[in-house]
Amino acid sequence: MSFNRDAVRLLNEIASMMELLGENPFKINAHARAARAIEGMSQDLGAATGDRSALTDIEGIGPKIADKLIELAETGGMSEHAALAEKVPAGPMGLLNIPGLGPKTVRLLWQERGVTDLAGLKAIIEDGSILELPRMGKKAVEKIAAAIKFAEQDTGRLHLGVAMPVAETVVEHMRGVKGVTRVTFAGSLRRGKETVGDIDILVCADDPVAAGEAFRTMPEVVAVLAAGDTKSSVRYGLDVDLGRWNFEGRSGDAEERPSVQVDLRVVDESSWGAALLYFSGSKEHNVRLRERALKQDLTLNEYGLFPEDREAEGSPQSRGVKPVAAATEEEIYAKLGLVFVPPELREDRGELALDETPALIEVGDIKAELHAHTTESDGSLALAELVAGAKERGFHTIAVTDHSKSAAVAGGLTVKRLRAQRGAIDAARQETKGITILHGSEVDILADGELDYDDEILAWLDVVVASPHAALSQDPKAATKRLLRAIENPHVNIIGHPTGRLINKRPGIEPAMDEIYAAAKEHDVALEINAHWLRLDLRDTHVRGAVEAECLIAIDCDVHRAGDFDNLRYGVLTGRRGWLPKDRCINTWSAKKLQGWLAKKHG
DNA sequence: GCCGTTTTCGGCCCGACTGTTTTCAGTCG
Repeated sequence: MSFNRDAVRLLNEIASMMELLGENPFKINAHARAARAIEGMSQDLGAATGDRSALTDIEGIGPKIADKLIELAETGGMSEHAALAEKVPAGPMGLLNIPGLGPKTVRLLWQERGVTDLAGLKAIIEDGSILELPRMGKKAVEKIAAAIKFAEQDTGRLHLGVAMPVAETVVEHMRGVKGVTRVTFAGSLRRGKETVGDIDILVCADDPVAAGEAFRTMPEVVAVLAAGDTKSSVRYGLDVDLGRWNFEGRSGDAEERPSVQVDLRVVDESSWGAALLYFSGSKEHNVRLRERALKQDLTLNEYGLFPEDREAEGSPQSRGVKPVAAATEEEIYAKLGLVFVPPELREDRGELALDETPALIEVGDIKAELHAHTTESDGSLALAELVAGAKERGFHTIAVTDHSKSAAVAGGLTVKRLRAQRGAIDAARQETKGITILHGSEVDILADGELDYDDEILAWLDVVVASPHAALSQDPKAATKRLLRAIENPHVNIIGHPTGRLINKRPGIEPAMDEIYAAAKEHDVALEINAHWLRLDLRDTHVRGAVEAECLIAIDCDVHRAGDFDNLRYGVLTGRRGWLPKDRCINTWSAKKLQGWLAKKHG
């Protein structure tokens, strides 16, 4: 998939460089849109560059960009990118990442004052010469200075599992505010994206001004960025617990505390659906909806779906025009002649072509946890505690899968200890009724694809989760061979966190996923969505590819601590983003069906 | 640069907020 990644990067950079050069915005957008189209694809586009029409068949890719992709495949680069890079230094491009600095401002700084990097920008703020530029007043400069400070903290996009509890806390807070009748979170969080840039909160309130005030004075607010009548933005201080990956080393200093932007919009009850639709995004999905509306002589905004009147001045809601639909998302989709699209699918990846709303997996469908650790390896739960936790959640099956012997730092079990563990599990089976306890292992897939126990042991276990842990920077060919060999082992049931990536921390291996999907289907192996919010591996686009390739999927919490069971929803969201139906996920099967499936590989 | 059950040329989504402005440009989502 490295071709896709390179193509996305180059096209996005072309778009940014054109922006700084002040070129046609539509041309810029076309490149950015093509990049997004490729980003959402589950298959490797490099293989399609031999067939130009296959490229231009992709929506958003026309003849010119197709040629650039072919050039990339043949030469490893794009000449247009190189030509632009001659004109635009890397420095100003980096400045675009600072919130509040857009292309116009960066261009001004660069062309008028020769500012090409953060240091140069700080220097002209320091000596006050930035104030000589047009539209640069004291306040504007203060905002830029604050934005630089934030950029230097580099909190980046926030993990889903960090943002969700914050959003729920804010929603709870707003629910308690007098006059507030409805509250929810929207944005990429509602769509279940693996990381979010900010948190969007939507409320209905009898007194919008008071609601805004209550929002901006929450105790966790460290800065107020905007305070309008219907819209407020704040930075909200975070207490991040990264659990067993707590290598951030952040101190508790309140000033330097990591924070996230939270936006509040106050809307009228009558336009709730339009606002929810609008603020849930994605931006690309919304653009598609508006284009579709225009074709039907309608216009869509956050207040509703209105009859279009090209002659009239001003927005329809300000003229008192009655909307065709506004109160619910469902009626807006219906009036546009579309089926309801679940939020997780709203990414402009073909969801508007659906002719019925797909039945996607839900948290309540999950009946088994098939990947869990105890104090025998690196878990913090004793066997009895793990079993109790699974039972509490209404699961019919819990699999104990401690690490295998090569995972030394994680307390991996020698064969001797693994055999001894069976005794403890048998005892637990005697003591606990109402749940099936499986004895399995999370077996290391070694760098060459060999498994960490021999076949006799693997066959003796009830379930085998095979996962890559070390050698995660090996090249894609070796990584592909490695996973294929594990999939072909006759006793492997699940490939755990197949790429080993940690979101925003390390990329993991990049095997040829199409080959992995095909082999997994052939050998009746499920590919795991590891539900921990730092992993979410398979990622959403991989799930989509695996579902299309008719693979089985497992959603597991990879339980190490009691709270890890609660990560299940993030795994399910990721599955939904991959268009995963319930019956393709082995964790939703009945105990009987699941046991029958496992027994095929474990005599 | 892409796209087309009105179009192969002429369009390309819409509104809030801010700051610097005397009516609007820039940014964001």
